[in-house]
Amino acid sequence: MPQSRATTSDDPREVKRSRILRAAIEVFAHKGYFTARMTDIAHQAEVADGTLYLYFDGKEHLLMSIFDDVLSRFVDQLQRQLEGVDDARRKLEILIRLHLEALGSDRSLAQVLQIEMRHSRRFMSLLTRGRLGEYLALLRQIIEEGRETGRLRHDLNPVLATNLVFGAVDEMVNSWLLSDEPGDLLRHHQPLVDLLFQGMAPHGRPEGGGR
Amino acid sequence: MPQSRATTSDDPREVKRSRILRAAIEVFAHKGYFTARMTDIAHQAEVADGTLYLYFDGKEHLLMSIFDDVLSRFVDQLQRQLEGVDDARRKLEILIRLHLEALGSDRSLAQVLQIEMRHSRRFMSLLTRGRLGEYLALLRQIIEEGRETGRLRHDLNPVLATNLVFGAVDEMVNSWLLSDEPGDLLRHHQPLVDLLFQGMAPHGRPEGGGR
Amino acid sequence: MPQSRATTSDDPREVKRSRILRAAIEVFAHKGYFTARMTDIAHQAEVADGTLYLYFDGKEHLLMSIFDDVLSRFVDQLQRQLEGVDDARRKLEILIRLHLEALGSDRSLAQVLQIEMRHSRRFMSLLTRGRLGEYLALLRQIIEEGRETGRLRHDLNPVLATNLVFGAVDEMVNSWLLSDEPGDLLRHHQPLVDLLFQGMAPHGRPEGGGR
Amino acid sequence: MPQSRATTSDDPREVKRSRILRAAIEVFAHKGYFTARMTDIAHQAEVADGTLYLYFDGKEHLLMSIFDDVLSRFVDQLQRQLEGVDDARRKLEILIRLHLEALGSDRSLAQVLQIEMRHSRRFMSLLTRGRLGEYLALLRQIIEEGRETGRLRHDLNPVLATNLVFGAVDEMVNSWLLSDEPGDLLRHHQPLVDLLFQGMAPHGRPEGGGR
DNA sequence: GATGAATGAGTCTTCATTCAT
DNA sequence: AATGAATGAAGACTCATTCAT
Repeated sequence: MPQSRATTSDDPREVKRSRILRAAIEVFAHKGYFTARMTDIAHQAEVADGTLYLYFDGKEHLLMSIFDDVLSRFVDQLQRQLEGVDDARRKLEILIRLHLEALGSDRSLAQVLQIEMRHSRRFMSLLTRGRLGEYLALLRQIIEEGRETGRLRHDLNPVLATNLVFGAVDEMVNSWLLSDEPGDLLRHHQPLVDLLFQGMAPHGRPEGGGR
Repeated sequence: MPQSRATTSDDPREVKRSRILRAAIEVFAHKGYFTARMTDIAHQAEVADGTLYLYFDGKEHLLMSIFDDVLSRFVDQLQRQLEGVDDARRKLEILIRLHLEALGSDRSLAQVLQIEMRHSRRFMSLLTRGRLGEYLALLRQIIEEGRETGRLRHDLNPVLATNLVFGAVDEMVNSWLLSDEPGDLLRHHQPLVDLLFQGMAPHGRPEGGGR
Repeated sequence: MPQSRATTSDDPREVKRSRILRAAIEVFAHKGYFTARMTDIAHQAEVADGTLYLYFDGKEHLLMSIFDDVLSRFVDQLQRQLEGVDDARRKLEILIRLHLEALGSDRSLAQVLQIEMRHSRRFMSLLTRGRLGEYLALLRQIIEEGRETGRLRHDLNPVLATNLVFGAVDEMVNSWLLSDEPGDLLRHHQPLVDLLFQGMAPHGRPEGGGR
Repeated sequence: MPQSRATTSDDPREVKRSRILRAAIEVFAHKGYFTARMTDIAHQAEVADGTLYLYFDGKEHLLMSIFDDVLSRFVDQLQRQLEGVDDARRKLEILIRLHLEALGSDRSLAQVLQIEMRHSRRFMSLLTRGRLGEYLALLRQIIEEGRETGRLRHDLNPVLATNLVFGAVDEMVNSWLLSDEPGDLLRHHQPLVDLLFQGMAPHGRPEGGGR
């Protein structure tokens, strides 16, 4: 239950920081990063405009902090859940499930991470070398491990496969965000996993004519 | 076919329009949509600021026009290349190749389409129901056709598979954009196709334990 | 019929000049001087934007020219109608009638002269010392003459009386412009003349207690 | 009565609002509404540009507010001065005096009200049906009352007379504004009142030949 | 003479950030 | 620590005017 611990700190400073961060998520999700105004966030957090600057260095820092906080918690949680699991395939299932769960349970957060976070090359560069990098590294590590233990195809290109997995999950979240009838993001978990492992070719015909 | 000659049109008005659009792509790619200034675009296009407004209604319209122009051309080209091809798997290969080619040959354009275009829910909503919708519909149609003709697994969920394919390709482009040593985006074509069709599971063991 | 002569000149240059001036009157009346765009006027006159500058020095000159043309014609006409008239009171009636007629028959022109012409102190200063000055001088001259010949009160302050007459007529035009059911401006002629001459006090009681 | 103390209010917000409004009057009077820049007004009020927008919605709202504030105060004051006065003629004298006083004591304000306010048909329409309408209604009411009590000619057309009075006063203000040697606007009060009541015809000869 | 595409100076307005209270 | 009024830099857009054709 680290999730709840993090948010429920009694430190009053921490409480207000969280409140502001939450407000920022809602407002960024709703209006988009550039269109959102600091005053909107202050309003949503029920603090004065100036107060934002007592907790964060500015608008950009606010966005970064969202990402950092969320991803830290996510990677922590992921690592805890993977502890003691040996099978690479099983690990992938857990990773995908957690990914879908984390975003599926917080649409505003998903919106910010999927959309608002990606306009600035600068952001993305910073991020790739940061928390997100950790996540992707973890994913690739699992894939390599799976390849070595024979749970995954031996001729798999790890970089490619990492992209395939991350891209597929990511896109799933995206299309869920854009759809009007959201439904439960998790319902796609099993089918997605199956698809990733079995490929799209019919059973028993693992090949066809490449170009 | 004036459409296909759009870029090569001699119509001086069309020439200048293209020049401005190209400038917008470069500037948006480089600075991001919100950070880009109209005067930057004008400068890049070597026209006066006011001239932009003789060809486009404003900054937003400029962004939309990039998307519209590019995707129109893309869908046209795709349909032409698919003519006479019967095999669904072959069709998917063509689609993926063209997608990678189109963006791989124009990094700035890719940047705009992948990143800048996705910040505004409003944009995306408009787009999904527009040209992009056409593209995704075409993709799904191919998948359904493949399922019926037995070239793809029969138990494939078309929506899911559409997302898988699009998501994987999309992510490939994204990670290519973010990498420092770009290389040729097309080099991923064949491996990606193989992966999509064969899945990640080792040959002959199309399954294992679901959750 | 100098009126018709002026407008019906065969000189093709003069014809186009008049067309542009007329267009300017319509557009200024409709949108206001500052809000009107040169391109609107060109459009209304069915000429190219640049053509305006072949006939007038610019937007401001266009406005001045309207005034000048119209007032020249007006003063000419007035002087012709006054020729041979001896009675000052009769002269005033003619002046007022012509004033009401000229504007009552051309609402757009009235709008421009009454409203658009008066925002800029610079305009008004220029004008007062120009054609409008001639008109007001003529009016005062009539009043002075009337005072000397005993047709008007001997203790009349000519400046004041000039203002009273001009102001009353001017205001009549203004309120006619603002009213929704215009009707005929001339219908006020006789009552206004009566009022000016008889004052508002009841007959036979030329008055008593000032402040 | 906070209203009447509006200008003298200690409320710091009200103080600044007044300062800005005053600045707007000066600048509009000096440069004209369209030519005036917001930055001029801010400068004159000794506040930052952005501050204007904390008190007013924009340039247009600033102009409207001038009119509204001034006319509200004027009509209030007028009604207070008319209390207890019975004679219609006396009432007219008071009204005219107050009108001349209000504008005669504030040349910039007069300039704005007489000139700047009248360019836009839209403004005038709004205004006529607003505060100005109240004023004109009051004037007409006095005239009708005077007619009924025999203080004014019985055959007087109230609409016409209202226009005559308002137009004469209005024009007086206008010509005072345009003259280079202003002098005191109030010096015209008594002569104007006399003229209005006695008409311009010589004593005892209330008539002549209408056309 | 006529055209109308191109120019670019000019201005209103927004909003992240500061700082006196 | 918290406030929120004030700041002023920044930028999209308009439109009178010019000039190559």
